Amino acid sequence: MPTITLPDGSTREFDKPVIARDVAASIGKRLAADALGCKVDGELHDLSTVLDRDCSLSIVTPKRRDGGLDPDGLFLIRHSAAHVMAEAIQRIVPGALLVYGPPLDTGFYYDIRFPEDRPLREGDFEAIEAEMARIVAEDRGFSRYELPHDEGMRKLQAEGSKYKLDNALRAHEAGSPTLSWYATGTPGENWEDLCRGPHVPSTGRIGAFRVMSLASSYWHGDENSDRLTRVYGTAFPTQADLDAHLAQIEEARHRDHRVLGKQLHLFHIDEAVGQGLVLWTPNGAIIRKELQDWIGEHLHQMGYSDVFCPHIGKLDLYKTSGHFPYYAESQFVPLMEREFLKGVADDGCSCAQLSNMLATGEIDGYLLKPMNCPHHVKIYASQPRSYRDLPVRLSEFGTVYRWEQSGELNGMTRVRCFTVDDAHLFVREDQIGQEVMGCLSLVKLAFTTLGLSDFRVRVGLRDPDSGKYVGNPEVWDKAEAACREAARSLGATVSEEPGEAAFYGPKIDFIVKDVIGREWQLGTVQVDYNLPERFDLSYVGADNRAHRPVMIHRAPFGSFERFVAVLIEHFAGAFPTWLSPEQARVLPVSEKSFEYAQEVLGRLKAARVRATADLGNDRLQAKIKVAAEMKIPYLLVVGPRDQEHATVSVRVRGIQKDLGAMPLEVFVRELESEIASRGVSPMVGVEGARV
RNA sequence: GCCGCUGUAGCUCAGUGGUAGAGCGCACCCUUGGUAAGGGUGAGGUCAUGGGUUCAAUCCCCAUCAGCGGCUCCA
Repeated sequence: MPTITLPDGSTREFDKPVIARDVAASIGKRLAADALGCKVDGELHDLSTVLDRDCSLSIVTPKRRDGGLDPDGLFLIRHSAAHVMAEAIQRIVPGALLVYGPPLDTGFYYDIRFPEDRPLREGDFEAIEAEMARIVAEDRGFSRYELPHDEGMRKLQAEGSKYKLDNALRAHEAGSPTLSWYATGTPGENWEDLCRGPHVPSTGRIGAFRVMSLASSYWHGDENSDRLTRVYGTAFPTQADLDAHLAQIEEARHRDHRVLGKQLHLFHIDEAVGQGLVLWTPNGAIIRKELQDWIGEHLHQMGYSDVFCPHIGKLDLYKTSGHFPYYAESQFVPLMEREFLKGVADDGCSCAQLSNMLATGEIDGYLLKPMNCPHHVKIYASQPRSYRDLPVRLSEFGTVYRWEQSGELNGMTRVRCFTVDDAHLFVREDQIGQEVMGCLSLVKLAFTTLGLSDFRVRVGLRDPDSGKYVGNPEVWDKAEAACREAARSLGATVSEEPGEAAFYGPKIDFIVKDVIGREWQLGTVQVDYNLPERFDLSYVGADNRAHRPVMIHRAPFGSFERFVAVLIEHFAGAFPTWLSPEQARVLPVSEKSFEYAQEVLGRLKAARVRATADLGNDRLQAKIKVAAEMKIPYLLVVGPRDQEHATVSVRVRGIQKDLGAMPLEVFVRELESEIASRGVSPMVGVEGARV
């Protein structure tokens, strides 16, 4: 006699076991028609699930009440689409062995082993989609059947796919007493796949789908294991949803910082210089410099002191800090002293021996710094500190070098040399809360000024069951409480993640959502008990005894490289005026107005506006087109009429029309004020925006 | 690092076993035009690099370098 509790809290009683689908039908015809699956006590199941005891039940449909796509619905659709795609592929390429096909946030994939003489190519996509469309049109039911483990294994052994046998063994090890299959149609007659499910009721419910791309992968992610082909696809409840998704991909492509970086001349990566080494060209340098100056002003106000450090340091320094040899793999090979190398050679040391010495850290030399902290620690330690001196806040736009694997490098987001807007605070334990708060408010200010106001905060706490952490537990408790409280005070979504702390202290990460909904992990604040210990740092307390300070590492932007890349994509290259490499361009309507254009340009430059004048012999329309492509915030068209009245005709980026003439002096004044206030969008001359 | 794909003019990209093309950009000329490309002429390429096959290689083969998509990794 199951009593079933529905999401609204109401209950329904049945006098015998009931199928979820029938419960849906008892609620409403429309719901039953829309249903894709169900959630029983929070766990996703097939709609055909039999409910034989008390439980909570919610029916999963493609859309939520608010009209948004339901993640559970998408899961079912995509998981099922993966089956349909696999069936289609096996029809087209006999002998293709299925491995594993899970849904993803944006679609699904299926890892498949193709026969060596018949690899899958992008040219096959059309045929696969056509085959999938046929299977969907047939609207065959997904039917589940189970076999006891032993019987199931015999069936799989008979079929002979080691991949499926492996999946089955893994399911068994994970505690599943039976094996389940899903047939698209009738078991024994139609195509089927070993699968735990759940799936939508029938192939016709998959909606709109698309085979997206090919990649290679390894079985179990192990590079020594079999090489598989990963076929990516995506599926949505309706064609409109799929179209919106494809449009978003297209939009992301248009915003790609690598494309815009080239088009807007922001940065350059040159083969001759090296992989992952960014050259900031003048336009990009302006953006970086503006950000740096701006954050620098705030640091100054907040009591930070600037420091500068060399880009290398002795290996011993990094042995003390613990970075070498422990993280040697992600560092450039040490710069070895000539004498040391000579000595090694004189001893008849082989390359293998040298390599071994590198691995164990028995080596002398210098390291390109992978982090700024050891240098800053030494600045702290360079003089005796009193409790009255703390907090000591040392900041540096410090450049670091890391040996990222070549396959990981990507534009400006993954590089081998980057500059961190770094700072290290040396504080007393009683100051941790306040100082963490100060760091967080700076990070928040940085993001909100740039219009990145949609962010969440992740507080990484220690795993109470693990002993890998340094520092004593009471101090940890206090530091975690301080981080928690500081994070909550920001007014953003805060998630706490036990086990996500660094071994040396709790940390707070900012995860920012850009205008097209992608998340980026940027700013970070970390409390550190470890380095002060390793370097034996101290200060003299009010009790005239030595005490250990605590360090706080923080970087609001993370690195300039990644941050600017995110800004490029966030703004699609259309930067706020204060960041724009070129803030205004003067466009004379003809040669007759060149002189006045120069005059206007001179006035702008006197106001320290970054401006140019286009004195080419193109027509005005062409000059506007070119300037618009460079995403310049203000275009000032000047002709004889403007000259006569000392005006400029303003055209603002994003508004595809002439906003009319305004006195040059008024324009300059308002532009100066916009730049000074660091407005996100250009507003001068825009109706209703004048102050 | 691994797998796959790619590398032709400053940019985007066609193309061919007999040493190469377009559009945009650039230079010059005509045009002096009031809000998203007027017209003409011209310059510009060791076809990523190094080997090999061939009478002949930008094209086929191998290696290297780099980019892209993934995998793996990420203090």
